[in-house]
Amino acid sequence: MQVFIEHGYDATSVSSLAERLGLSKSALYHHYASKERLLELALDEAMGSLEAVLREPDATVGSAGERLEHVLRRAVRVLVDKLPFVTLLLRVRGNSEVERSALERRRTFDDQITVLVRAAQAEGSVRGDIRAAVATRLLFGMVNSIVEWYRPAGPEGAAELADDVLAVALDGLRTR
Amino acid sequence: MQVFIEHGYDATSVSSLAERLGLSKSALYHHYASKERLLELALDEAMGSLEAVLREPDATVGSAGERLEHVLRRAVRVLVDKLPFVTLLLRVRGNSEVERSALERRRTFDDQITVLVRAAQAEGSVRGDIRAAVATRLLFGMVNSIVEWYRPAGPEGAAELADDVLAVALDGLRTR
DNA sequence: GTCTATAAAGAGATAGAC
DNA sequence: GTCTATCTCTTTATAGAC
Repeated sequence: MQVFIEHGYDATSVSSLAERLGLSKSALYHHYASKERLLELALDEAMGSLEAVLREPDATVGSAGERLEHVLRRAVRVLVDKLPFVTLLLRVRGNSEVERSALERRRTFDDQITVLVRAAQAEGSVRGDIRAAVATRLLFGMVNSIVEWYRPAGPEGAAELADDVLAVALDGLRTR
Repeated sequence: MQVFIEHGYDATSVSSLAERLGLSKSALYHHYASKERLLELALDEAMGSLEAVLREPDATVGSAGERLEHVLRRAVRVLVDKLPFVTLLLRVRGNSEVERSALERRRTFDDQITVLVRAAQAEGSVRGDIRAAVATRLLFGMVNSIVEWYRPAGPEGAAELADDVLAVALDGLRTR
């Protein structure tokens, strides 16, 4: 995973994976059928964790505003906990059946968030002057961008990071 | 550029570029020294346009809050106007000297924005309870994510999109 | 389960004719 | 300025010994 992320999936050779693992290529192929199989397992790990968030009790009961806030906070947590897997997921472009399948799953996830945002708009907890699909994309654009810079070793913890994301996304950067 | 974006730079072969252009590989190599040279030109186009924003009059005079707002609005505009170039830039991972050079330029750009955010915090127009570096990253995480979904053909114009970004980033999604 | 050796295909890039 | 043919290197993946 580390090598995939450092150089990108396509730019990573099986040789370099084997080298980092201290194995020969053949030994690696003994455990995994193909380079793409590694990608498939990683994408499944990422999408599975994200989809699980939507099934949590706090994501299914309560006001739409509260549910959205919970989902956002948990999504940040999944990003941090499964950083390499989600990073890989977010860089997929649909170059193979495995990638296209992951993109489709992601689209379904996004659609469910959009429904949640729309419900929050309907109940009045989220501003209605921005289309739900656009708001969702900007929201998760911010959340997903975390994988580009967040490193667990840094000064900021996952909970603190989630607080910052929620603060900016919901209340904005401007002072009042 | 279109092919690079559809499949990613690494996964794109020179053959596929030539095919899309209706040329042979040799003809393409007559015009450009290498595949990497194409990347270099694209990255330079993207970074040059972004850097130019910081040199505009409205980005250098006035309050820090106003300057930040101007830079954000113009950055969205550059993203939309130079969509393929900026898309490519945002996906660079540092696999070669050309890529590392672009990443370095981008880091400098980010640093200048962070200085601006810090100044806006100091004057009181931006909330001070979030570290400037984190706020900048979340801000541009949202802005940059536009390349993942925005298509000029859609219902939303560039100015309208910038309004939405500014609204969410500065005032937040929550109603008051 | 690990290795060395190698197959088969595709990559980026070039030679040289027209 | 474009082409066909080709070079050289690297890629993913496999064969088969230990």
